Amino acid sequence: MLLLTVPDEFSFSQTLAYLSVSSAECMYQMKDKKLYKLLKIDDIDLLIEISNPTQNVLQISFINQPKIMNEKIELKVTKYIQDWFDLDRDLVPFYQMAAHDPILSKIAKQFYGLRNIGMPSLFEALCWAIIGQQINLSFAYTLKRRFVETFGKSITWQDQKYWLFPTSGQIASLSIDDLTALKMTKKKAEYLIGVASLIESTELSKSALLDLMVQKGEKEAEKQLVKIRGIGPWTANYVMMRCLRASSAFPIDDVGLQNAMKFALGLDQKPTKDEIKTWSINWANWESYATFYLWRTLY
DNA sequence: CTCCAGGTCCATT
DNA sequence: AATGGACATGGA
Repeated sequence: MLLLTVPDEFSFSQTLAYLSVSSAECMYQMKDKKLYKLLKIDDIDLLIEISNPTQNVLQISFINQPKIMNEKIELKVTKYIQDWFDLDRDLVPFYQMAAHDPILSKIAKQFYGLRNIGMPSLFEALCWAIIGQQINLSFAYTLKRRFVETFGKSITWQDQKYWLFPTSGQIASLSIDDLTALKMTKKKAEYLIGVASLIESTELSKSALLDLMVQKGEKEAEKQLVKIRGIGPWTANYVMMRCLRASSAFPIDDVGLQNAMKFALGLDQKPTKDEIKTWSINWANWESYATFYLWRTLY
């Protein structure tokens, strides 16, 4: 068992509410206000249970391997949770900005304590973004589930299956037909295998992208990502938001963002790109949080 | 039946 | 540089 102190501006109930929206999600389970997820740490399959026993504390229990814990594993699990829930970020400036923003003021209060729930694995984030390109979300979840259940690995604990996302090595070795069999487009199949191969060859890595962001800024990381076939501006910014934690990542082409702004502003039609740029001027350096909160209003 | 989904690539102007 | 079609499927 492991206890993790969390900031005041964090709400576990908001986190659970967000995570339960995607009912078709296959990478975690929820029961009795506890969250369950299978992690692979140092080649060990660890099923963790996350609960919120008291204010400002998360409790992490190791369910399937209670005896294997050691400090090294504990530290890695802690890092994972901090990354997943974006716990290291100071949200005070975001809420200060949002309080004066015509679009964000209401939803910042409504979802107070919600953090940008991430995808610590670069490969998983890229796959999820590519799978979700141009199709409705429910179909995207269907495709993701097929992808995971066909090529991923699982353990069973008390009659419930817990999945690990397929590795880049597994996907890099597939043929196009293996993936089109799941009913995704041929191009998506090519993109997924291509990205998997780049990660396998270490030409593409999360650490290198994070370094690039520190050294040369977030725009440079976006440029690198967009060079890759299958990654356009939307996918690059989506992955920078959910995985690289780039505060100014802004998937401005996103139809969900457009719809959320349409509803928030009571418009008759979706705002244009230029209108979105104008409305988002105040969000500078918090675009990713603004987007995340706006998406949250859609369901 | 038609239109649109958490877009991107590619061919054509 | 800008524009339009193709793409797989499913829900409204």
